[in-house]
Amino acid sequence: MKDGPNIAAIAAMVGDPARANMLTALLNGAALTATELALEANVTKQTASSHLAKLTAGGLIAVEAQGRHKYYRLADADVAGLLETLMGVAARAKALRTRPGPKEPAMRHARVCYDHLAGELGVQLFDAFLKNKWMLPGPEKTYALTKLGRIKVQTFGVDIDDIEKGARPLCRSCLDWSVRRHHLAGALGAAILDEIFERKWATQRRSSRVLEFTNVGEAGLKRVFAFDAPPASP
Amino acid sequence: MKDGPNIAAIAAMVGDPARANMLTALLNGAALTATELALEANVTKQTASSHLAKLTAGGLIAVEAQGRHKYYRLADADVAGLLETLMGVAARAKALRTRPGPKEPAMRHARVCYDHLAGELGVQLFDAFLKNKWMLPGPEKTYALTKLGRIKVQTFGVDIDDIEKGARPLCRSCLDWSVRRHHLAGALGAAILDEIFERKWATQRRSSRVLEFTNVGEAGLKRVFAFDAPPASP
DNA sequence: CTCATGGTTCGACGTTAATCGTACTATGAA
DNA sequence: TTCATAGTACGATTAACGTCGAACCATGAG
Repeated sequence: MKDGPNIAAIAAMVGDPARANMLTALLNGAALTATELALEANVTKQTASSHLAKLTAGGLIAVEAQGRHKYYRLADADVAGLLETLMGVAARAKALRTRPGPKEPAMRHARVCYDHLAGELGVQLFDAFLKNKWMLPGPEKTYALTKLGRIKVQTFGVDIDDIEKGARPLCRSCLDWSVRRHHLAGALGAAILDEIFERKWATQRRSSRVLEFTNVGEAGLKRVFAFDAPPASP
Repeated sequence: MKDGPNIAAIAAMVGDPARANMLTALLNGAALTATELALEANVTKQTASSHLAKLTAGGLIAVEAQGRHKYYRLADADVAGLLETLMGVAARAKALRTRPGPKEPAMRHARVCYDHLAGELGVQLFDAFLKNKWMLPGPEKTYALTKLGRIKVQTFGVDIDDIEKGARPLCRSCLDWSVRRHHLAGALGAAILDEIFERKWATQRRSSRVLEFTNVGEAGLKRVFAFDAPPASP
């Protein structure tokens, strides 16, 4: 019974609706203050404070004090991955009870996962990178950027030399709970989403993970990364 | 707050210690009866019955009646993956509280994950398949078996044509919570473990996930799959 | 300094849910 | 048929925990 780490403890953390709401709210990657999280979970500040204390003690979230604010964020990408995995199981396991709400289509089309693009567009972006041989599979869930890929993202506006310095893997796959396929994560995935915001191709719906792409934005993304192109044949 | 599938519900399922124990017990892939699971969780039959009803209703486990027994097993490989992911997070998040027990080293070295080999040996096996180009990365977490790989596993004793008929993906990666790298899952991973048992290279420690390899068994595994070979260069 | 605001602590309330004892049904063996 | 065993149903008890009101610290603005 005590064979491994006690998964019950951390599962119980996510098991409370209020805390689950907070965690999913943090999935967009942005750090939020305690009151913002309280609003997100529909509880008062007091209860939110208690929940946040437990989550930090449990190692699921990290906190950074700035002035009189406290910014909370997910502890690391692993926790984000856990949440997405949970969504994957929940989406299928309780499919009977969870009928797709009105916002669901937009959610499936494009949303933020932690700090990168997810949903149909995210999956198509990931496929495009593979199809055009801009990256090649590596160990674990990582991928190696090819020379072609390097040029591609540089011309798109990503300062690849800069983000490459960090310890975070450049290209990484992340399972998409809605489409149940992989999308592009890692430092590059984050940088591309940054550039999308920079170009005002999309905006994030308030206190939601839904991404609202403009017409030119979506068309631009598909054009730049050649979503509909046939496989490269070098 | 109601943006996606309700992850809180299923997280809460795993959040109860008794249920978590049952689920981890089922991780070895074998189907267990209700009383066995009750023992595993240190509860009476009555409570176990209640828990099992909830887990089946939640879609986490599946049940099959055989005579006056009811055999429970994990609903699918996704649930197994979720549990391993949970262990991965728990192992690091609560590293301070979970000091490695005496059984831990054996657990890290070789154990059963659902129905395939995990631990250090499992990771080395996975690496060997990649290094020797026996399989190549495919979509999602799947991998495609190459011709070389096909011959290799056939000579090892796996009836590849037979297991290929099933809907289950042949090669799949599964995150290892102890080593924090990938090991080989999927139908092939299960078949290889079967063959290992068949050859009596290893036995499963009673009511545990630990695999006890014999000396010849471990040596044989490393020899057959060329754990220490340099990368293939065709 | 004074005041407003973000966040925490404490205590009490109420709901939930895990647990088990007892009683019951169903399957299989003798 | 009779008995033993696997599993379930129901009800009562108990413990845990989420929740909020009120009071309390800390930071920053005027």
